[in-house]
Amino acid sequence: MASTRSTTLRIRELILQGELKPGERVKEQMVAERLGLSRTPIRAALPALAKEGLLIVVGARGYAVRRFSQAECLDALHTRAALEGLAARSMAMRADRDLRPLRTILQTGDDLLKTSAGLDLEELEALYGEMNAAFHTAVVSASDMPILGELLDRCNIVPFVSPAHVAFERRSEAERRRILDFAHRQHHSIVEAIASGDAARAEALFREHAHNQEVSITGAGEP
Amino acid sequence: MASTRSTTLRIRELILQGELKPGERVKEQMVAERLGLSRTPIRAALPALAKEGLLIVVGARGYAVRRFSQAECLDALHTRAALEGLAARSMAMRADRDLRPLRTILQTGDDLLKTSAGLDLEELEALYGEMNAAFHTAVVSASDMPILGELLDRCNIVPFVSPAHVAFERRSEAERRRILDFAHRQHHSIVEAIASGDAARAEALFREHAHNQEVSITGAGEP
DNA sequence: TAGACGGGTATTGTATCCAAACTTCTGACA
DNA sequence: TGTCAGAAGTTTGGATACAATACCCGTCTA
Repeated sequence: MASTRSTTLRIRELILQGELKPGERVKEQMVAERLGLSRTPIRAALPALAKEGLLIVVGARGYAVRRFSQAECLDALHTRAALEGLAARSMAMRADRDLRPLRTILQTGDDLLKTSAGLDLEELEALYGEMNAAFHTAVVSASDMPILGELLDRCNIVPFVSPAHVAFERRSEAERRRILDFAHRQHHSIVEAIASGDAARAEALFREHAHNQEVSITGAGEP
Repeated sequence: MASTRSTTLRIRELILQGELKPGERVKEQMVAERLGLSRTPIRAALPALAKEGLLIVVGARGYAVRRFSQAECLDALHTRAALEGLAARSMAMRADRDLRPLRTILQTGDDLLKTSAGLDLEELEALYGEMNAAFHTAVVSASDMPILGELLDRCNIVPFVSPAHVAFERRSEAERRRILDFAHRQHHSIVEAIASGDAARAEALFREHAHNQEVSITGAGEP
């Protein structure tokens, strides 16, 4: 059985995979037909997706797929950086912080980059993205501030903002590998700072860390 | 006619005013009867309220009113501080920043505190709360980072976190007036920092500013 | 030609019915 | 006495019918 939650999930997929295009009006019946459902479950899902930030209210009734400007993507990225910085600070200040999950992920990243020469670049970026997302998630979850996770989920729906998004398309291959290498070195520095309880440094480093991803939004890098 | 949005609003009121109590299961039919509607509009509203953070999913189906621990309230306050700090930074970095709305609000606060001796303390706190909320909103809106507003809305539903919440119940009357005075001086400093384009100072001051409100959560102040 | 008015249509809002699934209570059996 | 199975009741999920209204578009007027 479907349940409202899985209906919401399916519509979210439609949006994220671009089957519903940014700016496009979302009509209940149209979505219902596409999913083979009646309007009822759709009606329960749309307001939730609007609250989630994927749809915007248009006029007095009805929704449209939200369109994100480049500026909004950058804003969301900076906001993510600020929130994750706060998470790192919080984790560094906790007496009972457990660094083992982070160290495991660091090791995964080390191994990945060590063998990276033998990997196709797209494949490497995909694997790196996975590891990167795990790192960021681990810090947030270790911060013991659940609200940060909720707010970050909101940031991460914005295109190019999620830490799983790793793609620097207009750079040279060597440059792209170098960026990953540099970003992962920052991971090490962040863990060091957290390990030594240096909350301010951990926060500053994590905020800085997001800048790596700016180029995938501005796309303005020289080849 | 009601429309989903106003139904959501009415249920939100029920929650915020405590007619639906924290932890309490929210049954569709029960809410429908209270509002004099059928279950249909309720069913569209509940998932949205869950996304908003006021309800939590309980089990495989159904919702309950979210209960916020003291730690969660403090987390939300600190997160608000971080986000508003970012807003202040962003505003300070804008070349076209318009300080007039802030200056007007500063003046309102000055006037309020000047005549405060003649006011009942509850009344003063209510008026101060209004001015305070206006100040915070003005900075966020002038930051030109709409996502901050969205995330702050999420923080501000948490009890005691909204800048409109001004209540230091366990303090002496003199102390309470002194807190308002001090907080408003900080407003002046923040505007100064923004005016002079000192983004880092603006951010630091705004983050510090939230600490005033901590005591209304911990409630642990000596009289 | 621009703007206002009004009717028709498309789309959303609400109610009700039925189905599915979860909960709780009961009773039988180990 | 404890546990498990099953049935009854409660609650949510989905489909359909109908009502209300926002919006589009054509027409009329200034």
